Amino acid sequence: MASLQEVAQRAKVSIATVSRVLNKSDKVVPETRAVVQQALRELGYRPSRVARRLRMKDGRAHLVGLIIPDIQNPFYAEIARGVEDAAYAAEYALLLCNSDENPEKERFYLNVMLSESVDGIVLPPFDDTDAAVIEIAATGMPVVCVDRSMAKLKTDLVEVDNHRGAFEAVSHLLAKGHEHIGLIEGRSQVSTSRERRRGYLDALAEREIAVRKDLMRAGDFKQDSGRILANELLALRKPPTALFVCNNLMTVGALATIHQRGLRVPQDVAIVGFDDLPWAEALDPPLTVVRQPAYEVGREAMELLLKRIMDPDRAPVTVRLLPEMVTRSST
Amino acid sequence: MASLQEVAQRAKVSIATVSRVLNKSDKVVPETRAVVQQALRELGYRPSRVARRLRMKDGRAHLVGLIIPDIQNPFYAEIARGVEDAAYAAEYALLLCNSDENPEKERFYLNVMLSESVDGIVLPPFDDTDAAVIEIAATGMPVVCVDRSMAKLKTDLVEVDNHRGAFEAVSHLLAKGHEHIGLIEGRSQVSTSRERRRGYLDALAEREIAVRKDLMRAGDFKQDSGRILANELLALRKPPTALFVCNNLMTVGALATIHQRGLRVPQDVAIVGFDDLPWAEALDPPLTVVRQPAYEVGREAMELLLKRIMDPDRAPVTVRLLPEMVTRSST
DNA sequence: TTGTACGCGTTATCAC
DNA sequence: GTGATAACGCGTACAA
Repeated sequence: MASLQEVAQRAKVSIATVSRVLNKSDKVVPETRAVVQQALRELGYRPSRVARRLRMKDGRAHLVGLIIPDIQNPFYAEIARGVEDAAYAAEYALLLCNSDENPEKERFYLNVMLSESVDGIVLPPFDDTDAAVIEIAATGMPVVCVDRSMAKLKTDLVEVDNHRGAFEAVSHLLAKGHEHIGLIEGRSQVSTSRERRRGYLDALAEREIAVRKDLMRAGDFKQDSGRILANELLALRKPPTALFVCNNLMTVGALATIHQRGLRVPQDVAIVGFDDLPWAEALDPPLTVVRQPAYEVGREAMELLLKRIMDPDRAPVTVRLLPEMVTRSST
Repeated sequence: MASLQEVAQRAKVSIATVSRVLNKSDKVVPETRAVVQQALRELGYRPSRVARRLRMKDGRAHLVGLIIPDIQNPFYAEIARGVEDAAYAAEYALLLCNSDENPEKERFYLNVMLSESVDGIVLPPFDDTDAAVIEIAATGMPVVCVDRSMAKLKTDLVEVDNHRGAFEAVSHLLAKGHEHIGLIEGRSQVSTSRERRRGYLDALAEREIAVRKDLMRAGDFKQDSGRILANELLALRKPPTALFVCNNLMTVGALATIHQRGLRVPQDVAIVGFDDLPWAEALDPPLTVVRQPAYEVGREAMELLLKRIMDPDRAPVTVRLLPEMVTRSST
């Protein structure tokens, strides 16, 4: 409510002096400082971040944007926490948006962020060639990609070794003797999907297992598609004896189908999912998964963003984190 | 990047005219309008929300704040989605913060929001007497409380009938023949905890079941406390045959304890939780819960906030939503 | 050491 | 119908 002007009047000094007190400039004599601070307290002064942002073009907004597909997806919620904690530690606030894997929504929010003069943006791009992200990056706005990479755009990036995760998951299944492994993957326009698919194929190749194309299905990362695609796979004349499902929500969906069909896990079908869940242990059965260090992905991304804000000219960096197999009872 | 000034120069008009074109004022001749719009396109003009906000004291920031304890809690994630969807529909952006049930963090973020001149704030207050919220509301900032109410502060409020939810849950357990029902509740400073406790007590009273104080434990809404308290309860010389756990995370924790102790559900212990989970069906066993309409809570809150922004003088409204028993296999 | 004055990008109120 | 111009609250170069 109270502005610099009002504080200055009360302290009988100029706004410049008040500003100096606030900005810890040492060029102010202790007595004046005291008077000003008194006035600041009495009026309960709060600086306007808006005015400050308007004045200072640079990276002093102490505000960053985060765009994720869906905050209700525990994987993204975990990333969001990582980003938020790192942001809070640096006293940055967060503009959070859900894009729903919808390019229009993403574009809308990207515009909002530009228009809000945020200091930088963290997001998993919609796909490889995400035009909106390219445009934004072209304006000089610091952008850090997480989870997914972009084909032609060089930005800071925090990703997980998806190929390795998938390779390990499928190898694990193969080691258990499965030869017909169903794959439920995500949209092929996103880099992670392709990497996981390669991991799947490479694992099969290593053991010289023939690829059955009818065992490979692409969903949209959502629960329903997991349910539907698992159903298709299990209805096959020669159904898979194991499923590798490429994200958390689709895994839960697949599990629903399995239960509905009265199948036992892992005797009738084994299943390994991508992404851990806080309650994976409490599921029926406790789920074997490839765990992504989502929290670290978020934290690391925010830290990269802070570095870039401080030094816009530094070379883009890629941080690659390692996934981890968590073997429980579903395999 | 491009400002009104630059557009005006390019179109050879004044900034006032450009502004008029942007604000759909009809007081501009078609030809001029065309020229201006041309310039707008060519420069890729985006209005600065920051400058606009500085100028317009009122509720035109098209930005609202949401403070929740933890976005990783599915209950709050669902509320957040409800708020976000309603905000997006009205073209509002969302400043989202996690308070971690920590008054200091809450205060920090509340200050940020004031300082950002958001149009309004949605939050579940830390407790009944949350000083920071009272201060904020005193500044005239529109505040809508969700989930939890405040003792002395009259704000718009969206809540769920917690007493009823708890009453039904415990009655359900009683109907199944349980007479020793453990209660794992949350912090007693929050209104919902007390209401749920009353529901528990009233249900027992109705059947004239004696209250065993040793069966009532208070946690902090987090998974760990559910685990620990369930363990305490089940280690009692006369352990409960059923558990009523007052939030989702604590329920998952309690479930972990139950499994660890090798107990069968519901034969050895029945359990009913508060808050549904998207994967409650996939848990072992599928969980009986009191479902809160969290998405609607969020949506309704945002709509209330929009109404208040439009008309700051309207009388505060309380919207009370109904919970719903979802009976699955854990009881 | 302190004060004055300008500019950041808008909107809105005046004149013309 | 259009164009100057004054705020909005802040930081800072420059003057005192």
